[in-house]
Amino acid sequence: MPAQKYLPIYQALKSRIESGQYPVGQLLPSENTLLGEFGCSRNTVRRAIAGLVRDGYVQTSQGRGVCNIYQPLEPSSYSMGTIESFAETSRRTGQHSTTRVVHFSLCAADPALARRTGFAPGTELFYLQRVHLVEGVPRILNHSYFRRDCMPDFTADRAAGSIYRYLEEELGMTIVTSKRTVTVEHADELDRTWLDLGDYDCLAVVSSQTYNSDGVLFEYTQSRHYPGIFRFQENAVRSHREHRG
Amino acid sequence: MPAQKYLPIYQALKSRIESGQYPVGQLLPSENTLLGEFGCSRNTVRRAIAGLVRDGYVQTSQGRGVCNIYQPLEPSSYSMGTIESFAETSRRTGQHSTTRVVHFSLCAADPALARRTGFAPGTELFYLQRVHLVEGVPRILNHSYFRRDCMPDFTADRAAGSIYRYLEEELGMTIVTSKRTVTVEHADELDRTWLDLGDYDCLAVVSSQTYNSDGVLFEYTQSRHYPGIFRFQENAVRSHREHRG
DNA sequence: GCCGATTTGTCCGTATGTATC
DNA sequence: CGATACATACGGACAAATCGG
Repeated sequence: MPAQKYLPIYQALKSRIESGQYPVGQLLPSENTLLGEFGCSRNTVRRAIAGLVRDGYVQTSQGRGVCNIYQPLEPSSYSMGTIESFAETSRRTGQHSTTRVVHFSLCAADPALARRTGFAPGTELFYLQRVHLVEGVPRILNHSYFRRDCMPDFTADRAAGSIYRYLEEELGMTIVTSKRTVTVEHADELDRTWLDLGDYDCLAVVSSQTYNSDGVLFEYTQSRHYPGIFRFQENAVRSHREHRG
Repeated sequence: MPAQKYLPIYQALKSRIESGQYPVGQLLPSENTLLGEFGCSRNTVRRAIAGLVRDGYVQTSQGRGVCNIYQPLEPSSYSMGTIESFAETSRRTGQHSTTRVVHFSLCAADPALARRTGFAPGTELFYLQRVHLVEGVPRILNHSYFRRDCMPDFTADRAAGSIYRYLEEELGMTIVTSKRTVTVEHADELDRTWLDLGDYDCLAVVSSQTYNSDGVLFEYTQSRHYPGIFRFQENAVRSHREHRG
């Protein structure tokens, strides 16, 4: 129980902004004011604010203050800067979701697969295909590869539930970093088999490499999304200094 | 000239990682070692490392150290967490690019446009359509709206060059935050007029709202990309604590 | 299992620089 | 110019996680 001090401050400010307690387009109370209110050091207030900047709630400018730039976003959006499982996203958006495993096998990474996924050639991998249904409609086809040596007693049954829950709660694994790429690709035979694409002939494809706390790449997943409901959000900050690095 | 101390440290570590001086999958020297080498405080080393974490070069774990997870990425990729203009991206990837302005007008935000863009209804806006060509091939169709009152003497001629350069260097405006959404949409008549979509009937669409240092939304741009060369990258970190906020 | 050394995470207080008003 | 506000940097202290003996 670290009982971190900046977290409740971050959450308090966040909910004040969401509830309109701080007017949009105007400045929040200064850091000095806030540290008085929350009874903490200036560093701690600044950490809380840094989180709000990252989330796109506020932006800071030296000499002026911290400006509220909050705008409520589309609720149906997929991942935004955080690592979220499909189940977590569904819970957040309040939609009913199920998962169906349509393929499960064991393979080794040949050179082509290794180059595509980032695993070393020869690595033994579980390969699964899963279909995610939102409100009963098949929307996402996942191709996932997991390192076998990270999850010795993994089975097809477990794949039907939340794999992240299994990894984190049962195996005690900690998931840290995920590198993602979004592209758009033509639908292939498999996509048309499992998804109802309507009049789309393309999909939104999110490829992600996930690392555990040992720094080993243990998962590569390619998520092929029905375009109509796909939405990927991000906040970016312009850092003048680091550009010409 | 602030002569920030953490920046050269960040850059030094970054180039060491890129050049393979630190082995991939292994730990970097500890913070205590690095602060001795660079002659700075622990906080300063930690800021440099935080930048590397954000960029997906390393990940940290308490009690272990800082692990190198660098993998060289596809060079042809579009923006990743930073705000980069089209010209800057082209320069980075070493590709020749040009821009053509195909529409320029002045309008006011009607309710529908206001809802879509985030501007207040009635706001006077410049509306431009620009086609970006990479190596001579039209690849991106941009629909941009700029607040008129932020750039009084803006003209169609200026739009052909780098608008960001004009805003930052000539007007002294500072661009801070950009909120982006990636979606996939059907191609419309205009897309087919200006872009050669080949056998694609969809586009990758990046919608972005950009704020200046006063906290005012001054630009809304919808970039419609030819799918074949579109690539959007991001690094995400799983933050256990902030999930249940 | 325990203990101690190492390493990162959090927090505090202070000082100084720099931009804004 | 002075007052205010955020940005950067330093030093110290303790907590929490990891690892080896």
